[in-house]
Amino acid sequence: MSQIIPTPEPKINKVSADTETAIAKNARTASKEVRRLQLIDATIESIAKHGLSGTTMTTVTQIAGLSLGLANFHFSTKQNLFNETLRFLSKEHHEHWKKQYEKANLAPANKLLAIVAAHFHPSICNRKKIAVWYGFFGEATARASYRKLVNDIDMERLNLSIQLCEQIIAQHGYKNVDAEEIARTLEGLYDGFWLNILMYPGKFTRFDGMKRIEGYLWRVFPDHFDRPSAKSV
Amino acid sequence: MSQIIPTPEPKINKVSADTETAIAKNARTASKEVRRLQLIDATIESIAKHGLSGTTMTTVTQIAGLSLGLANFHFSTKQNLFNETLRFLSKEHHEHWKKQYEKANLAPANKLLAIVAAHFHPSICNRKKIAVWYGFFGEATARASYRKLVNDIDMERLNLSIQLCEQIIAQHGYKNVDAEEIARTLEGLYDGFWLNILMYPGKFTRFDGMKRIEGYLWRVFPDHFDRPSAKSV
DNA sequence: TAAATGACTGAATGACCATTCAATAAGTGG
DNA sequence: CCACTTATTGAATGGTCATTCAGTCATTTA
Repeated sequence: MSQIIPTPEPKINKVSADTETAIAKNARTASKEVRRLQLIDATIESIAKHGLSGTTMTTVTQIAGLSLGLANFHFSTKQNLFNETLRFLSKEHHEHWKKQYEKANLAPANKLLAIVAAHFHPSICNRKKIAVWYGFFGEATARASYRKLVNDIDMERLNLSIQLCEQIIAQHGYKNVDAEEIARTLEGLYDGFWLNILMYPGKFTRFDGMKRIEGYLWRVFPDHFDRPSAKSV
Repeated sequence: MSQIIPTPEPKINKVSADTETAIAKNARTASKEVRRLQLIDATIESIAKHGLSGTTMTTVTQIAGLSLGLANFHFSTKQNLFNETLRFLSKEHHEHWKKQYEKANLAPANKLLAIVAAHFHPSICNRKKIAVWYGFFGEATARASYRKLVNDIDMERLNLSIQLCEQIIAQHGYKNVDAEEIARTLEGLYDGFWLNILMYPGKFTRFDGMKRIEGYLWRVFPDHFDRPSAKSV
């Protein structure tokens, strides 16, 4: 306490690629925005490592290399920090698939594939972030706000997927194919394969999930999608 | 404390159908087995209501209508109670699909369908129990033991499903169908649709999940499965 | 009926944790 | 260099929680 510490304790731990560029090296003080990101990042890290129930303000701030007080200064309460973390994740996810969707060329099949691929992009689909998603899902019965957030986001994507499927069906005159059923099955597959990635690290990869969904699309729309060549199993 | 309570406090709350038959009415004391079940049941109830992190020994024992000390007497620690709860759930699930599988008549397609149906049986597939599963999944990164338990169970079912798919393929000579890919996609669909049931109560039902998986099987093996007639969307 | 066993209770203990706040340090503008 | 704003700290507070344990009550055995 009264001991003099030579270096001013740059004990900032490894920060993920998301925020590290934003943090001025060795700065003792930083802007609101930077600290908020840093703390959200540490929250993700902590939930992935200790689980939701094992995450305390102390685990978060230690990972961030910041003090307890600062976390409270920026987020008021732990619950609020959690809410903001989930909001950050869903915003990131939303912006990512939307961007990919808009970039993809005009054919509906390509747009649909872009949405699928966005789900399995490494910046979105990695064990650390998936662990946080499922941590919150596990509390979803208890916290309606979590459920609402997810619902709002999923809905927009679902409706878009339905439209794309309808266009594909109309284009080719596929028989016995229901757009909404396909789109909802896709949504189920995203969640199911994400869970596999979480539960079977190493054994089940982003790549497997992606290829398997492509295989499904090929089966439903054989003239619009290729059969994935790589034996992914 | 020194107050005399007329009735001996039969404050046992509503107990789910799973255990109620086992509990002698108004008994002040019961066997180890009955109490264990009663406490596990209350744990499920509590996790569904308050989430994993909101579940305390107090919430559990209050739901069970038993004292704190008794929970500790039967399970030693909270962690152990959680482990036993997950074990109970997975054992129940395992026994259920296995029984349905063995009951179904000899055709592999029927056996496969029996496994699917078992996943959506009301005794297994209800919001309360799914909430518990996902509560534990959310902690799976942190607790390897949860992951192992799920892994062991899933593997047996997966391998069985692969065999059944292989038999169906051989029977009919389907081309361009890979048994393992189908079986793994089915596993993904179970998890994805379960999550939907959890996240969208009322909007997405067991029935929807079941029908959609039947639709998938029909698409893959059109000569072995019927297209689900009910428009389930 | 007495003793022994087993079921059960809940106040007390001690650990941990979110949140507060008074004090300090760093940056900024004059 | 000084005043002022902004960022940051962490010990102290108060509350919650898992776990313990000494003792009560019920049932079985001798």
